[in-house]
Amino acid sequence: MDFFYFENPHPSNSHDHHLHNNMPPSSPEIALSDFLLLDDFLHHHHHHGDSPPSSQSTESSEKPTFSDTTHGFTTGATSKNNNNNMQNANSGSKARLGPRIAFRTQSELEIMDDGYKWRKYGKKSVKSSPNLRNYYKCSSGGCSVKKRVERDREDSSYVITTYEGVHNHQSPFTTYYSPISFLHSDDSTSSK
DNA sequence: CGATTTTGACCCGCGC
DNA sequence: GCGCGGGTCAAAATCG
Repeated sequence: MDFFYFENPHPSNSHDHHLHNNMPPSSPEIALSDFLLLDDFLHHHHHHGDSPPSSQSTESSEKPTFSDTTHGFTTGATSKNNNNNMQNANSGSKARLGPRIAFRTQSELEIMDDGYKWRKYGKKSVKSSPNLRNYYKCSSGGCSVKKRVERDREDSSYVITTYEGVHNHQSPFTTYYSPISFLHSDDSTSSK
């Protein structure tokens, strides 16, 4: 297997069961249980002096040296030829978009908002699992990050979300502020 | 009316 | 080459 497995005890998982109606998630109080990293993007690295995963824990800090030059996704173009164009992986190989990170979360809703806009483009049932697997793609143009959401085949109360690739833009909800902004207090509603 | 979901068809790699 | 399993497309439907 090429994936590392991290276990996050997540000490403060004493969340109540107060079921929140499907209200827009602003800060999902989910108990993140596990964190997997399927990284076949650089799996050809030699295991020379393999060091266990650094303590780099956390979502947005993953900044792999991955250049999205493999844009070849033909943004919406060539919608006519459905022959064998497919998402041509340049160099004719099934090159992966980037690192794959899988999260396992205990949640009833599988539509957890991670701050990005996703467009569902597929739904499949995998073998030997009554659960469906949903395929999402980042809605932003030029950003070809994909996301796969399915329920754990053992515990249907768990949701496994697999991200693939790196966003080439900020999350629309990302409110990054600089100290100077406070001084000016100008409207920060300017998205783009 | 545009963006997104739905859903079956299609495509591709792999094993036989 | 064919069937299977998994991933994606794309037209129609739906949503807001």
